[in-house]
Amino acid sequence: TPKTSASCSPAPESPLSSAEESVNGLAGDPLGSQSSSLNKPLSEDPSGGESQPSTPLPLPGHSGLSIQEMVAMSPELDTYAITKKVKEVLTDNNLGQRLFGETILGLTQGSVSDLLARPKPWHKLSLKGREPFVRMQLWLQDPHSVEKLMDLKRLEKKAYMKRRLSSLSDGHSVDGALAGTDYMQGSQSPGQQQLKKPRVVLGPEEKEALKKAYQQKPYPSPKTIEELAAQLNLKTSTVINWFHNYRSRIRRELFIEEIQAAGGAGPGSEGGSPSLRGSKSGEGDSCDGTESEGTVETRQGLGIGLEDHRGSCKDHDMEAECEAGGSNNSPAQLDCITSGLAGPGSSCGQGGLGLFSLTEASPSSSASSTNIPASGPARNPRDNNLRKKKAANLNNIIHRLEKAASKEDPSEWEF
DNA sequence: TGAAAGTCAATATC
DNA sequence: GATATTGACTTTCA
Repeated sequence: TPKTSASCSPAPESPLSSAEESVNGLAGDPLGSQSSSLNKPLSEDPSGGESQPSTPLPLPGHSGLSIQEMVAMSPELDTYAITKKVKEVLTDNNLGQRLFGETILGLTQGSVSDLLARPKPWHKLSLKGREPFVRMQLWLQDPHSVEKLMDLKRLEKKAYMKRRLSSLSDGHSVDGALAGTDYMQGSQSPGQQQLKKPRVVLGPEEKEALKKAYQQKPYPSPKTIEELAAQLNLKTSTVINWFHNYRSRIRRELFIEEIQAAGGAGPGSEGGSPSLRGSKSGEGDSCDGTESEGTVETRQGLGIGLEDHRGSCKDHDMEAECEAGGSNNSPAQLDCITSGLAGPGSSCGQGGLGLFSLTEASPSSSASSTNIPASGPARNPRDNNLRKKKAANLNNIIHRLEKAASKEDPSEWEF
């Protein structure tokens, strides 16, 4: 992509490019066969890896299949097993995500981390999304994969030390330039760096408000977005992006939940999805719906309608928001949503942070009668987490219902 | 064409 | 220093 080309040399389409470059002349291409197995035909890749977490890939003959073609031809892979195994191998051999990502997958460290922690099930992945898993599978199938990566690691270290030494002898420190991946990616000129937009970091209050807004309307109208942006003093694009990202990430968590609910051999067999295991209880962003019993089914099986859900808000923190009128955020509602910013004294909910307390209204939840402390966020982080999980499920219910409703009366539901 | 999927990369956290 | 998170962006898809 244009954006990435400036700062990231290993293009996703060609993982190993930097590896090959840095290695070829030095160590006889330790990853050579890997490279050919990924970027070019996979003809000679041995399928006799010690432990294959999933169906061995059909290795194409000498037909020069591209990775895309291989992905298209690939049988269903167990993404959870693959990521589990990859994590295991990386950890056991002290190999980093960055090196693995850039050389094997053609992805950055953050993407690798995300992918390993929250793999989507195969059938939910697009062809493009399947590609990293095919690459991982191929890598696992290669009996020399670890060796090759270790070699590369050593070479990287060597190169780093060499640069460092030479820069020291030049009399200036280049720690900054060499730190992290910069030295592999090519450094930017200071001019370019100055052009960079500073990253927006949303404060906890802003996030809370956005989440509240999401609870009410996962697909806000442009007007609502503008109002939210104005109230939170954010750019509308930031609010739009936040909703995109939040929906997307919640959806991903739900995939994991569904797998668990299905009792598959996925993360459940290990005591929870990776994201659930790794999630930090304090942050609601994961919105992982671990309340799998019941909740996934519940939203299908209870046959509740939107009114059921909204009505169920009544006894809880979200009451004000619910009553403010489900499908359209009035300015009053937005005041409520952003009340966390406005400080105490708001008439919206208790303590202004009633955020996920909507969850207490979960039709399937006993929490509605268990008096989870109504005073804002649960004191017990686990309770708090539970609320959030349930809220995520309810979001899903709302979304599905709205979608269903849109078929009958688009003018009512279309945003 | 808009939403979802996929990813980058800055930053936070461990 | 490695990994996790997340705002922003591009690409893909229905």
